[in-house]
Amino acid sequence: MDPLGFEHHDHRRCVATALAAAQAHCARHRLNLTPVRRRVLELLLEGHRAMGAYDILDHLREEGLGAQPPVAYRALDFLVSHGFAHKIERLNAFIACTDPETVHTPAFLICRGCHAVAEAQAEPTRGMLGRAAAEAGFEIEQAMIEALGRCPNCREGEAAPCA
Amino acid sequence: MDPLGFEHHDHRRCVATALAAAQAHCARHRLNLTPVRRRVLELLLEGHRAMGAYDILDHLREEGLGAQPPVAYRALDFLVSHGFAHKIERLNAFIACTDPETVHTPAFLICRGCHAVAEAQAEPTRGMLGRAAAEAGFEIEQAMIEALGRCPNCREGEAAPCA
DNA sequence: CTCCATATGTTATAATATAATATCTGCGGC
DNA sequence: GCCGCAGATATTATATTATAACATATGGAG
Repeated sequence: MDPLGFEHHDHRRCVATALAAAQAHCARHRLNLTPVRRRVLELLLEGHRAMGAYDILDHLREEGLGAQPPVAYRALDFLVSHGFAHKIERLNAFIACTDPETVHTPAFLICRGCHAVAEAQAEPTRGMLGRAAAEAGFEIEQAMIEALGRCPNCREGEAAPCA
Repeated sequence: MDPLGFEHHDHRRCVATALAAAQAHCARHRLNLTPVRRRVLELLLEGHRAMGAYDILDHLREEGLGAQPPVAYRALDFLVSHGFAHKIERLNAFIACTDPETVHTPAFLICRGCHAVAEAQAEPTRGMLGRAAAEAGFEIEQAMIEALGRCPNCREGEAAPCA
C-alpha cells in the first residue's frame, strides 16, 4: 500500500518487502528479530489494520508460538520500541509502521466506517500545538495524533440521499 | 492553575467558577446535571489532573454516591459527551475541560515528570495533518492530540549538570 | 394516576495489560 | 569444555479498564 493512503495495492508483495526490510534493519542494528517477533510483525503487516494484542495472541497460540498475554505484549513492545509498529491508543490496538526507516511523528487517520487506519506524517512542534507548548514552556518529546473520520471508500457509499 | 498552563493559581476559586458555569450551561441547554454528575465534575476540577475512572469511583463510594463501575463511567460519559471533560487516551484517564463553552479540538500536554496535564488549542484540519488527510480524501471528524514531555516546573529541576 | 423517558443501582463479566518468577539459549571468557 | 551472564521465553497469577444486561427509581406529560 501507499504509506499514506487507503488505496488498494499488491498486498502480498508489500508484506514481503516490509518484512525483508525489517530483517535487514535488525541485522544492521544488531537487533534480535526472533521468530515470535518476526511473526507478530508479519501478522500486523498481513492484517494491514490495527490489531489487538489478543487478536495477535490468538494467532500465536494456534501456531504454537506462545499462549499467554506476555508473549504477545513483549513482541509488540519490541516492535513498537524499535519503530516497526505503532500503538493506536484510541483503539487499544497495534499496526505495522509504514516507514520504519524514517524517524517520524506518525499521525493516524482512523476510518470509523471500515476501521482502516492510514499513517500520515505530522510535525507537532510546528503549528498551533508547537506554539502553545512553547508559550507554556513545555518541551514536547513525543506526540500522539489520531484522527477519526471517514476514508474515501466509505464516504462514497454514503453522501446526501436527500432530494 | 491557569486553564492553559502549568502555573499556580487560586484553585478553590477556579473550581467554584467552573462548576457554576457548568451548572448554568446545563440549565440553558436543558441538561440534567445530577448530583453524581456534578460531583464527578467537581472531583475532576478539584483534582486538576487526569483521574482514572476507578479513582473517581473510590471517592463516590466513600461518599455513598455509587459503588459500581458503571456509576462512574456513566457520569464520565455524560461529562465527556457534553464537553465538560475530556478523556486522555494515553492515560486511560479523564480531565475537566478548561473551556467547555468553546467548541474546540483540544490538545493535551502531558508532563511525564509530575503528570500534570495542560489543555491547549489545536487545529487539526490545518497544517501537515490536514494536508495529508485532504490528499488521501479522508474527512477528519474528530482528532485527538496528546503530547508527552516535560512541563516548565519539571524542566527546572533537571537541566544539564555537565561542566 | 399512568406512562414514559431518563437516570441510577447491581451483578456479572469482558477486554486490556502487567508483575513476578522460573526456564531456556547462545555466547564470550577462561 | 563449561561457567556465567544477558537476553529471550514461558507460565501463573492478577491488576486495571470497561461494558453488557437487567432491575429499580424518579419526575414530568398527558
